[in-house]
Amino acid sequence: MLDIHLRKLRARDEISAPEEAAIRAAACPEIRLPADTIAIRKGEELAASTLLLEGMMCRFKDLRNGERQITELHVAGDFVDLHSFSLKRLDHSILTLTECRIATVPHAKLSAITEQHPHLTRVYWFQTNLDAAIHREWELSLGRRTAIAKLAALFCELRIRLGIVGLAEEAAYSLPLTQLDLAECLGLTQIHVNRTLKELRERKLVEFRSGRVRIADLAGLAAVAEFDPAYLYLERRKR
Amino acid sequence: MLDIHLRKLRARDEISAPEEAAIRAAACPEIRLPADTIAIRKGEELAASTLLLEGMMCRFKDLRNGERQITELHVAGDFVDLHSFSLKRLDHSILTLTECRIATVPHAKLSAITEQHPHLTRVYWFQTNLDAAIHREWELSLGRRTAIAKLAALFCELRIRLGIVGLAEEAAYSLPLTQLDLAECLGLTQIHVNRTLKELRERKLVEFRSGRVRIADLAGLAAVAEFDPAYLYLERRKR
DNA sequence: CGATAGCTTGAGTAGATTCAAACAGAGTGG
DNA sequence: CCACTCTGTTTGAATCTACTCAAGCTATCG
Repeated sequence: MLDIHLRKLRARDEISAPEEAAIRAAACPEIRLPADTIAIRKGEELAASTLLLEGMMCRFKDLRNGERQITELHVAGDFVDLHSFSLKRLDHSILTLTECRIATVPHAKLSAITEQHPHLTRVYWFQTNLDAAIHREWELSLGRRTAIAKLAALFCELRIRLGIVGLAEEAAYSLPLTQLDLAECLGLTQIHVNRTLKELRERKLVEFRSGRVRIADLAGLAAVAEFDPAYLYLERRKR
Repeated sequence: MLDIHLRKLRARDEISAPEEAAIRAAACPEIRLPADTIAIRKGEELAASTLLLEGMMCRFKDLRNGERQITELHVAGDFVDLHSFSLKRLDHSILTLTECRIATVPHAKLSAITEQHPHLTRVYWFQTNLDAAIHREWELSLGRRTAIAKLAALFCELRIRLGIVGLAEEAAYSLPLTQLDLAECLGLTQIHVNRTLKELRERKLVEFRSGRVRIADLAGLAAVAEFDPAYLYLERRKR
């Protein structure tokens, strides 16, 4: 059931039938993980990468006082640690935010894929570069955007990323995060996220309640965020 | 004169003589760029990647009000836009901070290298993943570190990155940036950087004046930063 | 020697935090 | 079924970190 991962790849690249077969053959059977579980611990040696098929996960780093910074959110279809294929161990941990369905892909099989399918190598290299591009946009948010723009930008990003894999409508999607999760993405406190969500609601831009985002004014939201989706590299790529 | 780039690669990987020859053969003659020049403009189609041989450059994104976020600093030896090989256009611009010496490497030649030297493909994929790891550490700084810890962490990071290519002593190195440049790296204002540098000086941790960093108390500085170099993946890698 | 870029310091302000308390909803056990 | 707990949300008040505005200083350069 890697369909959702293939959907993500095919949003930007052509994937041939033999390539699809190679990917499907490489994946181990699915596993379920409960919410709030550390799936991958910082520093441990890894011999497989993890594909997220359902649910949400995040990469995070933390400080000794317990403050946590989420560096990227992962949605269904994402390879949450494709970079571990190259890095062998991670500089951060990976946590489930909801109950998740995952499949692992042994690095040995990824090696074989990259040897036999040079185009897939480029596709996966691109995917890790896409993660880096998302990190950069988050650096812009964390360093320069105001609280309201941070939230607006995140809601815009997730609308597109979830839309790519068919998990968002035009102006609404399910987002099973707490206000604390959002705060840890945006470098804010939960309390300030709460107040800022209230402002977004009152300005009739977007509503976030009980795990659902309803965008009331998409253009207005994008304007507050100064959202430019170029960093998500949505155009289809030549083979 | 790609020696410094090879030094950077060899800090973590073995590069064979034929691989070295392939890299050297791929590079175009050197060019000089004056300080404060946009070397690569966001969004433009790129057909070559740029190697920084001397000087400092940065990747940055900005908002309409002119506020700028530097997302990564580049030192000599870095491929400043290796990711453009895969992305084709960048989501950010690249700026020289000092006068720079660069060499470009056409994407066509990088393609040939990746086809003929699978090990180099892994090396360069790793290098783009290293950039992403630096982005993540900066997200932690931007989102959660205090001003003094942000500066401390940056000084620790650069000490190591410059040291790898022989441009740092044990506790001092040249860093030709203004306080405004630092502010744009750290999500602060120049004025607050100034006050925070003063505090670092008074606490006898580090001194930054006239483009030079002198670390008075490395352990103390690393402690303030909670600096853990794991994200720089310094251990040597198996072939 | 004036112009300019960069650094330094002071005073007042603002955006976000901390601390505190109360409320809502879901799940649990007696 | 209701009391209880736990997690998550909401609001107020006081505080603080970092920002803005303003001004003066220093060094360099043509």
